[in-house]
Amino acid sequence: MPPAQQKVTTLQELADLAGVSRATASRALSDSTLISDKTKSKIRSLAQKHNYRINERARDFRLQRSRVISVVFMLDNQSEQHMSDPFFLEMLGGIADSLAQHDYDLLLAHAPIDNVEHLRDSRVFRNADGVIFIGQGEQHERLNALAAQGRPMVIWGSKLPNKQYCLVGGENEHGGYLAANHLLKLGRRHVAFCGRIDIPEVAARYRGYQRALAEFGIAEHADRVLDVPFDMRRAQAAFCAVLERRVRFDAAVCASDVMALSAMATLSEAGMRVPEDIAVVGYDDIGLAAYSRPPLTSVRQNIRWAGRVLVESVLGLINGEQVGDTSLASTLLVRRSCGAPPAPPRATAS
Amino acid sequence: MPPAQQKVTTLQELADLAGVSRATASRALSDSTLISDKTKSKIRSLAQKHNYRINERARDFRLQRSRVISVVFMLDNQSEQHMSDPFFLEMLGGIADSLAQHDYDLLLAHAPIDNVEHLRDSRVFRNADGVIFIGQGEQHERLNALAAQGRPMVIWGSKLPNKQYCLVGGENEHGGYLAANHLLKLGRRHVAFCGRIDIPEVAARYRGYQRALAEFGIAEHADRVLDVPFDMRRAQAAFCAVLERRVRFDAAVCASDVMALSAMATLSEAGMRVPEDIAVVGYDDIGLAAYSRPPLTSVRQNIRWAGRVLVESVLGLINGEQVGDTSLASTLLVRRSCGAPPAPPRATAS
DNA sequence: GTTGTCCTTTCAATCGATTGCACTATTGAC
DNA sequence: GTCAATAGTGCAATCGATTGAAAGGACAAC
Repeated sequence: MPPAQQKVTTLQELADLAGVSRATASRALSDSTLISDKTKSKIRSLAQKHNYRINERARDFRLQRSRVISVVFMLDNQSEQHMSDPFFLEMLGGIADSLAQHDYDLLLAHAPIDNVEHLRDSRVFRNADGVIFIGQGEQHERLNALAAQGRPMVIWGSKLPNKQYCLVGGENEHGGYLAANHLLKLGRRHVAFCGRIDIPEVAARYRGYQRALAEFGIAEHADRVLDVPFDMRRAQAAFCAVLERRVRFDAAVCASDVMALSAMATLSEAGMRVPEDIAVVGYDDIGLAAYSRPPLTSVRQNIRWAGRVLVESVLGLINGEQVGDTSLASTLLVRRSCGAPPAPPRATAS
Repeated sequence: MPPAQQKVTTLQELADLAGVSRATASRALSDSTLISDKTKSKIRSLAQKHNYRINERARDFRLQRSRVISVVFMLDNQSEQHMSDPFFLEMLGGIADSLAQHDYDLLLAHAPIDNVEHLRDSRVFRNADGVIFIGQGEQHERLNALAAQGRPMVIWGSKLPNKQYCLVGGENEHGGYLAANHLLKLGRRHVAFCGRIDIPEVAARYRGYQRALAEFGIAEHADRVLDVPFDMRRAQAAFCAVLERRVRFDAAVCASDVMALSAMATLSEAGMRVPEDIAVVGYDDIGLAAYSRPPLTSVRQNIRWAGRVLVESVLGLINGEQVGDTSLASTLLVRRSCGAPPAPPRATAS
């Protein structure tokens, strides 16, 4: 009558209980055709009854796999970025969800990386079947070297010359173009760009910004290019500086929403009106963008889908498939920070 | 002359190369006193030369440990919270940093958890030496049951009756009190509370809010208590609803900054002025709080330190130590969203 | 020469599973 | 009755390390 809940923890114990060998028990549980139905059901019901759960670590060790994917955030060690951007969280959530669906676990590595080749022998690779890098930092060549060794890895970033690794990224050039073009179409003529050009993704956005300027026959102005990493405080400092130097500008394209929100706050603190005096466009469309005052116009990329693509790409590589690059669409979400008319709220009462 | 870079991947290969047994090689690398200095240095230099790196998975498997800590975000499955709150990110970053310092890895589990006891036999526990839970959800009893089995685990949350597990938390009651008391001292008399009381941490903040009201001799008003999970859209919907129902209120205490920012946007969209008509206080002091318009007053907890305490507590439990609970101080950061005078900016140009 | 002691090193079990191959019944064909 | 084919099960190696116990060699004491 008591449910016989004595702990059966190993396959050997289960096999002993059933009076068979470990091998038979293993095959029965994995539904091998070698085992008779009678034996199978006996072992299965015993496993059920005694609450046996396979030791996945032991199995994975034997099978030389881990069912773990490492996720490495390529933090710029110059900006003390400490993963403070909600963009990361959304990306991480998307990746985690997708991995869970494939019954994989997620190992998080987020220490500042000065040399990705050092990861080669670290747990990031040894304890995982594959690795997803978020951002390229300035490690393009080293990522190439790692990929050349045949490690299953996928990078979220921007296409660079001589790229050897598998890449998933947004349409950064197009996104930068959309942002700048929109401001220009609204009549702005002195559009600033805020972001660190050393970062490949930002560089692509910057090229799009340049292309839009060129289409409108507007010359670039070095004073209006603000070299700022993904960091609220530095964005604030940079905008304070250009205001102080009386650089003339009536709009700004920012490389992230967090920077854009910081910029908006800094500008209005300094007595500017957004968007009347200075219009602002951000990037990523983080959740809070819709709830800023005024609501932030932003270039949206579908981050959760990006997470899914990253996961499926790295799992494909693990399975030995040929995996190509993926480019995800970017679209401009127009809200009032750029002077557009009020848009309907994104969500309504449920 | 070539650096003899042939791959030496296993201890056996290294031992063969040195002409000793696997056991000797293992002991040499771990600096056992059983091994002579001559042998040690021979094996070490060979390991160096052939670039041997120990297989940590195999060692950890043998030693029945993993050097991994699981982090479980107790997402409320009613709110589809999808980890969208920057608070999570900061917490995760703090935990990750601390774990890295102790040479532990971080396994992320963030699927909605309807029954934590199911985790008992899952990889969350099987693949990790210990577990950190962020939030209690409504699983207090089940967490108790897990802890009773002696699993090394620490919970970030709020103290509940009959708690058996090791707890780290903020001074939620005090924080709620600080927020409400501040608004009352500024003369507000119709203070709303926004948050889901079912969540223990929020319940404690709510009790603090009630205490502050009582001290001012103000009766609670059920209409002013908004039952909203940690979710921007729902906060928006809730504030829309109370405005529509013409509930009278001149201030709001919100259970998170994200909700507070959403509330501020919703209120000003509806024609209210913040803080003149309605003052708002948030909770957590996320980075963006300082950059909202007006800057958000918030109750601050030192999240990165919380991460460190969580890590050290769970590692203590793993080492068999007695580990007590920890309570982290909460302080009110006054900014203009509650009608306070302008504060100096948080950061200056570097 | 025998014995005991000490210092090194090796042997072999162990962690908990999977799997190629060998082995034993059972069955059917001749 | 003998033999081959087949189905079902067990043996033992394997993944890559750690570690208690046994063994080997050198040396000193008796």
